[in-house]
Amino acid sequence: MKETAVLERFIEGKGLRHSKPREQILSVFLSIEQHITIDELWAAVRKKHPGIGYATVYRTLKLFAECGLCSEINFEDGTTRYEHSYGHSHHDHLICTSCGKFFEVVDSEIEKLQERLVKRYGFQLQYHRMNLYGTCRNCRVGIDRRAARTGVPVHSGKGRAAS
Amino acid sequence: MKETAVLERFIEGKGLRHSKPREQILSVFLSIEQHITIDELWAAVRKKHPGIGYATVYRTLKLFAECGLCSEINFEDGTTRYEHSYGHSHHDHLICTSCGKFFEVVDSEIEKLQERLVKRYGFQLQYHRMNLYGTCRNCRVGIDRRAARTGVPVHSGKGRAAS
DNA sequence: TTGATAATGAAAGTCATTTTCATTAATTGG
DNA sequence: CCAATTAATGAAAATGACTTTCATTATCAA
Repeated sequence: MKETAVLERFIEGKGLRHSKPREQILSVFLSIEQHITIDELWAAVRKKHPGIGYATVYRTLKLFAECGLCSEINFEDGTTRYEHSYGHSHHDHLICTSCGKFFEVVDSEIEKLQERLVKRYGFQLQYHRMNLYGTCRNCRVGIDRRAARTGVPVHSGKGRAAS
Repeated sequence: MKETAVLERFIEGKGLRHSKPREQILSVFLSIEQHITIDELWAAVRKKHPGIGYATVYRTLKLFAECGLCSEINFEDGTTRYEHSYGHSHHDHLICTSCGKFFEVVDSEIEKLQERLVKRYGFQLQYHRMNLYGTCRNCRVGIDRRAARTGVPVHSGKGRAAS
């Protein structure tokens, strides 16, 4: 099922209404393969659709999160970011504390051990957040020290990786 | 070395000054073995030392973090918490999304795999955050559904645990 | 087409920090 | 010990990232 269909179905299921702003925001959101903040998305949306307000982007992103089109991530830097989640499998993040580049990673062995760990405490795991902070090779050799998180981050592709 | 000594040494090293509020805040902070918010610590501090302001607690906690006496943790609920870090080994958190109880946990195998994972990307790991969210046994059987995170959380002791 | 009401944009409100600024209090050279 | 220097503090104002309100606009079912 396409993302637009996911949204449609969700909207219908809840007795909500279709709207242009939501379509437009979804389209722009999908076109940006990146962890994005509300402000960044708002800026991108306004380029194509000047009339759309911040609150609408905010509310729409919440809506997307509700229907599984995006999920919130927190890199402990004060602002929440949103990433595509529909059709994207679970992954964790590897973040360079120097230049802000990040990778989406998954290690199935770690995932298994997390389940085991949690069971020991009688918990039933719902989800987890694992962020690994460190310095990337480039930053360690002194290159690329200027790129900021606000620049264009490099990412691994799509949660394929490790193990 | 005692915590107070750590603070003293740090202050001297930076050419800062000793102060009563800082001593008092440290003393109260150390007396509370829990993940605490600024407001909670401020409230506790004021009981013994009414004159101390919020900003001082805020700044002092930042100072503690700088000298390794505490570290910030984020349970994605909007407020930062602070936990003792001096003499406390690294640990991750297992949080019940229903009642807010949490456990401090460590799994050395996971730690090893994290190192391995990061190396694959040419990163040098500095630190990580791993929070596992789920439901505890009590909440699953319907007991204890009322306790809030603001209540007294149960915790495992001190990062001893799992393998 | 139209009434009911969801969606939107602009603006105001929240809330957890952060920072400012006038004072107070450590330090230190004398 | 004393005064000058300046870090530390408390109260209040400022930030910044959301959240919510409210008057309008836009949907949609009848």
